[in-house]
Amino acid sequence: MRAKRYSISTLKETPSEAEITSHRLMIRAGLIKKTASGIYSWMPLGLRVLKKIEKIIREEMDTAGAQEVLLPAIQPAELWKESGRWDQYDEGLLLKLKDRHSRDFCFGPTHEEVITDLARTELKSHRQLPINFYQIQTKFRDETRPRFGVLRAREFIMKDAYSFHSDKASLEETYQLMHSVYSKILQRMELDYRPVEADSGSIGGNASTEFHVIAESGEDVIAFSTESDYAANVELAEAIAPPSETENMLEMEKVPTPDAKTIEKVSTLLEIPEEKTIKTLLVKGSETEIVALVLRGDHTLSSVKAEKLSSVASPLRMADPEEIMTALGCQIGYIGPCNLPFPVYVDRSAAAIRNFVGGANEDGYHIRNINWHRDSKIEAIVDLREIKVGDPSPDGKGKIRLKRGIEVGHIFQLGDKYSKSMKANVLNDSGKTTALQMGCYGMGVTRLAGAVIEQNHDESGIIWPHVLAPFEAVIIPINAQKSQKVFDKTEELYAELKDLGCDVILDDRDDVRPGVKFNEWELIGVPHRLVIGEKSLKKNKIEYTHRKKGEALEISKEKAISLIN
RNA sequence: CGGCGUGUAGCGCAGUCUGGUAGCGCACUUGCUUCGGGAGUAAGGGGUCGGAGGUUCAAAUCCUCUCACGCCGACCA
Repeated sequence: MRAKRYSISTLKETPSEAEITSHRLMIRAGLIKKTASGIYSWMPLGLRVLKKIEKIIREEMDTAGAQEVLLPAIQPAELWKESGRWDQYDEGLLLKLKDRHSRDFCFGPTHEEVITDLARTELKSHRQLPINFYQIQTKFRDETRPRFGVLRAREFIMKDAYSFHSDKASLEETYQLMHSVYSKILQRMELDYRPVEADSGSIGGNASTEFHVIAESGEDVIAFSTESDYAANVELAEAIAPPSETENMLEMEKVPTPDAKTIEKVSTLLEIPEEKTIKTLLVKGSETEIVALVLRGDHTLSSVKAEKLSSVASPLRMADPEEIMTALGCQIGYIGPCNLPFPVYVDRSAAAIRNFVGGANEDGYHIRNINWHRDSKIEAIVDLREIKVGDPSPDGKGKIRLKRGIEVGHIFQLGDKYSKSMKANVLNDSGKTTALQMGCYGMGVTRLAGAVIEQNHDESGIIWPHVLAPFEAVIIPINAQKSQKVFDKTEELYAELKDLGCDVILDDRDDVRPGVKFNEWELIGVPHRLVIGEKSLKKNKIEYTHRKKGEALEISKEKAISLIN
């Protein structure tokens, strides 16, 4: 490739929209251009990176025996109504469309319905199983707040795979295989990543693992053990019950606490630690109007854990202040666990304390020395809170610390969730009709491009891993228009590298000064740079610089070629 | 979805308060000089000032509506 005929459009200034490094660099290097909020066009340089990501994914999926298909981007509403997700899928996220006959369609945010439909017509016998189909497809999720460039875009490219099995053991086997395939893919991209126990969210099902690329800018928080391999999304990480307190129960006492509507203020006013207070959260219930969730004052509710309670309405919604006023006659800030007219679910840690402080269900008052059972009924003791730094790891080894990550992959065991609702059955080995067991495995292709940059950059720009760089090497001649020797040597080297199959670009632009070229290629992040100028040619050398190592070496052409290959 | 903010040349911005010829830097075009780290110089091209309506002799500027984009928030009980 010659730069003279190649679209390179870098920016010196950063467009104001770009908040985080990868977004800024992708725009400045001219990899992407924004077309609308959360919708990007990929320029030639950026597309080269995407293709390389896709290539690695394809190779590993194919090696694992998965078969590539291409499913429609636009999907008929009927399938989504059959699975029940037409109305249920996180409100708004699903982009709904109508055709000219005003029939309902959506732009696929994911493809469980389509593939299950395909499976029920294609798969008839257990002898066709297990089978794993994958595709690389453009998806659309109408995020409320797209941000971070390609890391949370509305339109994005994803690799999704769906496996089908006649029993759970076979599903488990493929799930484990995909676990190792994902690890291999991320290793090949030289990423620092962690597999993380996760919530399966609206897709449904049982076991699920997220693959996170570790990055400060990540939107997810991961809880790690200091001692073991344990890692889980904070939303889900189990908070172990502390030992129950044994102090003697004291008399209950109502105390005035004007204007103390937060745990912090109550704790300061009454001179007690926050660990000796509790907060009572009222949320919408599924069977009752309202359900009370009780946490220790210093703890935070995990909305994912709360939604898992069958008596809590999903998605989680807090009760309105008016509703609370009607039910209890007090404001938010004075709610307590005593004599509540709705079921009370208590977090393990909150259940373990004695003689604690809670709201009096009367404005301006709290109660001291509340004790469970004696003063307040408990529907159940459950794990409701988010895990904190320093908590014991749920596997009993070490303590918890937190890191941020970018979710680039997510694998699930869906079981028969879709096959049951959509009647995807096969005949098993004893001739009986059974619902297909299903697994699904997603990986964000466009998101990976951004995640790689988050982990690989410096002040000058992107530092691509060799396998993903838009070009492996760039040749920059100095003053080739004046020096025939430079010109000849450049062409010779270019031809040789091309013959070796190297993905090389020759920067033959004669209207661009060397300094500009250096800066541009560092911004774009090409790993190997070869500079050819009179100075080093006199010594029969050329100048080689590795993007990451930085220092320039004067070496022979042959040596440079061997460094690149 | 709620709060706040911003829309002026491809990009970054000034001008808006106090109405009166639409500007600056980068980028782009042409010439000359330059050519090892985002050159200098001269001349140029490029705008329905997000859109609609209104006030006014006159609107980028004031008023109303609307659209788009961005940031923050959506577990303070």
